[in-house]
Amino acid sequence: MSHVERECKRADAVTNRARLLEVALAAFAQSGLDLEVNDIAARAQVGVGTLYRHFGNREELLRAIISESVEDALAQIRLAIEPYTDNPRAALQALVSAGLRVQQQYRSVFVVIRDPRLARLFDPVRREALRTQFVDLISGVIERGARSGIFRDGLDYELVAATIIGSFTGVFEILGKHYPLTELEQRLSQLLWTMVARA
Amino acid sequence: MSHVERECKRADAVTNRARLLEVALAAFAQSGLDLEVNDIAARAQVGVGTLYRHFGNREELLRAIISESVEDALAQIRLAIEPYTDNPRAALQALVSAGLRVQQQYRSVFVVIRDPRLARLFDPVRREALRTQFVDLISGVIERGARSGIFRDGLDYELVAATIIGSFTGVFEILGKHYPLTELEQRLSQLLWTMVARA
Amino acid sequence: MSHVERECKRADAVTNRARLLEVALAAFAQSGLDLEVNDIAARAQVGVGTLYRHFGNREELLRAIISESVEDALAQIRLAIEPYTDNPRAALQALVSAGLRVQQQYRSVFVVIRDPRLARLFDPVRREALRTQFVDLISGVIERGARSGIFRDGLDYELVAATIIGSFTGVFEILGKHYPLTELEQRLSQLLWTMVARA
Amino acid sequence: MSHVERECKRADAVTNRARLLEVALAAFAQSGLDLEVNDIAARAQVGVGTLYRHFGNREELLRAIISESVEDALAQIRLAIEPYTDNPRAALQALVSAGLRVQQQYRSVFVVIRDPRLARLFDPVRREALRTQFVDLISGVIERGARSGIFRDGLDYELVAATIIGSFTGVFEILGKHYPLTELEQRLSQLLWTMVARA
DNA sequence: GATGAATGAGGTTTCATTCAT
DNA sequence: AATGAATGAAACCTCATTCAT
Repeated sequence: MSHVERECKRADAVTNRARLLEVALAAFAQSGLDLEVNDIAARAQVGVGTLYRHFGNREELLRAIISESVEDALAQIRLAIEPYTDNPRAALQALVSAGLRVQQQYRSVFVVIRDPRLARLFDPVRREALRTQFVDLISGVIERGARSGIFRDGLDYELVAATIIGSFTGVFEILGKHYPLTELEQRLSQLLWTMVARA
Repeated sequence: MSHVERECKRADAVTNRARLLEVALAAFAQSGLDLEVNDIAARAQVGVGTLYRHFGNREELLRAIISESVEDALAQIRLAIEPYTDNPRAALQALVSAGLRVQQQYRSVFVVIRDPRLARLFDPVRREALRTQFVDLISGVIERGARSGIFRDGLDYELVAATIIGSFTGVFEILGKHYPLTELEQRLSQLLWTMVARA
Repeated sequence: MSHVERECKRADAVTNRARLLEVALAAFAQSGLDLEVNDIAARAQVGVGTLYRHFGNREELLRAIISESVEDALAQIRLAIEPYTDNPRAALQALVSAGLRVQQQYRSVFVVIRDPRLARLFDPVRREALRTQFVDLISGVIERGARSGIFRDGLDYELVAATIIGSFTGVFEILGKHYPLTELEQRLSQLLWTMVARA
Repeated sequence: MSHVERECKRADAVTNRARLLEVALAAFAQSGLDLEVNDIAARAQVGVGTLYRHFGNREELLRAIISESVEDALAQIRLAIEPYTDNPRAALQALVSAGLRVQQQYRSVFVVIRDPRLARLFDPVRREALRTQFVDLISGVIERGARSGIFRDGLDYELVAATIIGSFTGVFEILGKHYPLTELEQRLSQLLWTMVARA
């Protein structure tokens, strides 16, 4: 009955929650918003009740999956571009690389972010925020590039960010099956560079 | 039942099918793949049975919605760029204009085209085709531009097409609520021009 | 496809609803507010869906049972006392007779009317109304008796009505199993007569 | 664990059981037989396990609540009428006073005593006993009144007791919200007196 | 051909109970 | 002895599909 033992007990709960989320993310990749609660519980090898103890209801679980994914995706991108705050070209390349990889990893989450049914899960403010964070992160890269004189003058940061984000989705969806990701990174990076670089 | 009555019924039937599809498309905008068969029938003011006479089952209805939308979207884009086969710059502008408008009109359909659950509705070949048609259409514009010497040499047509398609989605999703579509057309058109135009 | 046939179809629905209510009332006698939706549907030999088509949800079914019972109980009592508007003694006797029979028939409904959980089914106004109608009906009998000079002066109509209602429950609950209802009617009627009759 | 610690724990255990019952009674007032075991434990600020140590299972807890309440209610009434064994009028008044107060305190318990679902908790004999004790207590008062010549001849003790018990419920339910209890005691006491008093 | 009531499989959610800590 | 996380049976409810009228 020591303190440590109690923490072990709690550690089990923590493990369970983590496993549930992990499994839920995998299921989400297959079924999106249609994932089934019983299925998640079974895959995580816990009773449904346990899932409900951790997430309250299906919607809360979905919110957790999406929030978690978005957080992680943002973190990955941030980490990738961080080293290159004063090297716009390298930052763009790192951004594209991270963007495509994140696209691959969280494919279905990014589909859902655009799904009209998301309105049932997040209030408009939170929903807007989910997207805005990506835009802000990326338009920051563009802005620094423009300020440093490496990128073209007169760029519309938001527009460029929106285009870049869209290009991740478009390129991955359309070419992802036919070319290795590393090659796509190179080629997209090059293309976007011509779009933003000073002539 | 006289012959005349039968023909009347058939005329009704045609009307019914059209109204059902129309209504279904509206419902699809709200609920995506989750649309409810009973709901569609009610909105179209026919019995469910009538809907089933026209579409066989729910999946067939969904396929009809998606096919119809994609056909129409492609037609709109084709129609828009057609007059400019030998004017790449104008073609690009027309493409962007049509692309964004189509994005607005068929928002939820384009979301679903990326949804992993689409696999339940279309076999892989047909699914691939849904996207390929857009890519072909757009890479055609790029190719002609490049061949005419107006666009940059060495462009990867598919990659550019994928990027442009992505930009439609990205720009509309992120900026569509904040700026009028006509303005976005201008700005995006300009940005993509710098991406593809000979330096 | 005649009009009559359509009405037959609807008649089936009407029959179903009636059978569901009937069966539900029987189940309610056993299980009270705990009745199970699947059980009702099974006993009525229809699918659950049919039950839900008619009642929307479990609570609506419960409300229907209670409302229906209360309506019928009131009607029975009204019918019983109606012939004796100017004969207070006979009216009292008819009231007791009807009251005990109704108590027997709708035993569990009257239990539930006092159940705190009723608050989840009816808003306070409607809940109050459920009881008030009985009180009004009965205090009317007392009032006419008093006005005619047959009953004692200075009777508090509401108090007497409340007491009489309570006596139905108390007598039926406590003695109902040991004596035939007709005998209880006689004896209770006599007792209440001594309570209200002019000395 | 020292002996002292154990005794401390036992003291805690006693406290716990008492607090659980107290809390359970409050919950019972709100939810009747639907009370939730986890809810009780939470309100009593103990783990569910502790509750189960004291009561074995949900039904046992319910039985404890009901038995406890009935015991206490009987005791209160006994205590109230005790001083007036040879003063029937005062006994009646004390009975009414105690009866209404007990009705107020154990409202939901008295509802449940009539609930058909009680059959799942108590065997028929015990269930009958729950009611009989009240009847015996009250018919005793009537009998003594009749024997002393203060009450009317030929009274049916059981019938009168049943009526009086019913009147407590009826009057409290119907008028309890609109008049202070003390006033109701007076008025009901007077009414019942006219019912039993020698003409 | 049209209708919409009926169906019931299959999903979500609750909650009494257990048991490792 | 106490705890409360885990369990899963059993309840509720939805909705695609059928079929008698």
